[in-house]
Amino acid sequence: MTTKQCALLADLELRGLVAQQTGDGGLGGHLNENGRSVYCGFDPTAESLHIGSLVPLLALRRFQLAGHKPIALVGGATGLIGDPSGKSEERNLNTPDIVSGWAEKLKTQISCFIDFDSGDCSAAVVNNLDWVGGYDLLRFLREIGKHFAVNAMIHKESVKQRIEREGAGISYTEFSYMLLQSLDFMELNKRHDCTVQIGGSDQWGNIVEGIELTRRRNHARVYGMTLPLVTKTDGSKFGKTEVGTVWLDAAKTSPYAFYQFWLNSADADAYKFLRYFTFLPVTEIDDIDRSDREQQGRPEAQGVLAGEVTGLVHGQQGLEAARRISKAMFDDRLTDLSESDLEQLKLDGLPSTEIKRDCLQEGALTQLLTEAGMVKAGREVKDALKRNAVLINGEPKSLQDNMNLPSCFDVQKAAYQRFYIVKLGKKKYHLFDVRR
RNA sequence: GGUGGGGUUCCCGAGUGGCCAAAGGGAUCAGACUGUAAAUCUGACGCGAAAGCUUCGGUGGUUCGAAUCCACCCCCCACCA
Repeated sequence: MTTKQCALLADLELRGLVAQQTGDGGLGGHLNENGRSVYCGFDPTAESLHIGSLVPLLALRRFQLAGHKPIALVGGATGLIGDPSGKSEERNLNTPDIVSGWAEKLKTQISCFIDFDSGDCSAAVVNNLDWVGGYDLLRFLREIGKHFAVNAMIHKESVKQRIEREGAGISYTEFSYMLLQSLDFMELNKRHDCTVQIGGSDQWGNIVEGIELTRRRNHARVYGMTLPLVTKTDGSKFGKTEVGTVWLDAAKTSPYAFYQFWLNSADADAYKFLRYFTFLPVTEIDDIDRSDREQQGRPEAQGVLAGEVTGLVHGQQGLEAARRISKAMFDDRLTDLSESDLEQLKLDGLPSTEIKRDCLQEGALTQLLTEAGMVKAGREVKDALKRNAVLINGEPKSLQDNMNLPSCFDVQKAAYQRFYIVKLGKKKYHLFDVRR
């Protein structure tokens, strides 16, 4: 087994990060030589990546730490087409200017995770529009298309599912996606001597085709590996919360919300996530697992996980902000906070609203909290009020208070004449800063 | 192009003239229990503080009354060509 000789691959396997790899264990041997170029693609389908992309992103870094050169590819071209892999139906095309805008944002975001000043292992970020954009249709069909057998393509999982699924289908455009991604591998092989492609397990078909194309056109032997799809034990979809997707962009998901997301991981998932999403040695993770199981009560894993991942994504400062808020809200008595503490929480990203005192003369609490974004509909506030689950500066409110904002936001009850912390349910906090 | 089957509230899916804001399940929110877990139990679940308002592919029509009946249109699926 050549795999055993490769420390990097062994570690990835221990972490459960190897879903598939190209046959006969050749990858391990290949990686034993330092300075290989490894690439992973990220399509601009939104203005930010979300935590689903974190596994491949961190994997690139793992390769770099092991002495290889990571290449992050931003799919300025492929993003214009749409990858059918893992999608149950055809997607709408985004306009070229939107895609290129997103591509730029992804470039900056991705750049935070890999090191660009690391000698031979220095990272690179490329955009496939740079080479795909130059192809004309006939040349593409003659030079690239000729190497793909439709017979084989329709048996690829990504395509097969779409063809077999009732009410779906797949357009010629998305069907062509695989060719573009294969072209990417071939080009990167030519331009950067890239010999390894990694990606999510739904990318397996695309990766394999890329290897084939590179072999045929470049006469080069290249390798592929996929990372597992992140799943949760309870079967619900990973990376979503009641509020929606967990983004890597601090402007879309605050470090506090991000930290809370990881902190709320189920016990059954936490140790796996530690292996997937942190750089802690596996032995250390096993120690945490063991000691958590020996102790009664609250495990340590989620706290470590939240700390590590938030630190990776949002840096030390972001992590500290997230911890400050979490500590203030969940540990300390809120009344102990000083005025500047409250100011700081606002800056740290605790959800907050500034409002004029005049606006609190009349209206409904339901409406106010809905507009502040604490709930989706006033109904939820009403429900919470019925169960005494709405606290304003620690004081429970009832349904009778709903239409009485002046009493809810009594000047006497304000912290430092201006702050109110509204708690709805066990976990939702919102700071109201009331001005004259 | 022909024939048959469909489009229901976030999703799946019942409902074939009034008792329907519409069964059931999932998701979601809140409560209890806990550890800011899981599992379980309870409540909520179109919008609205309320009065009330707006839904069942679209548009018209029949009727005291329609998601349910009629006409036309749009879209989807299956089989045939």
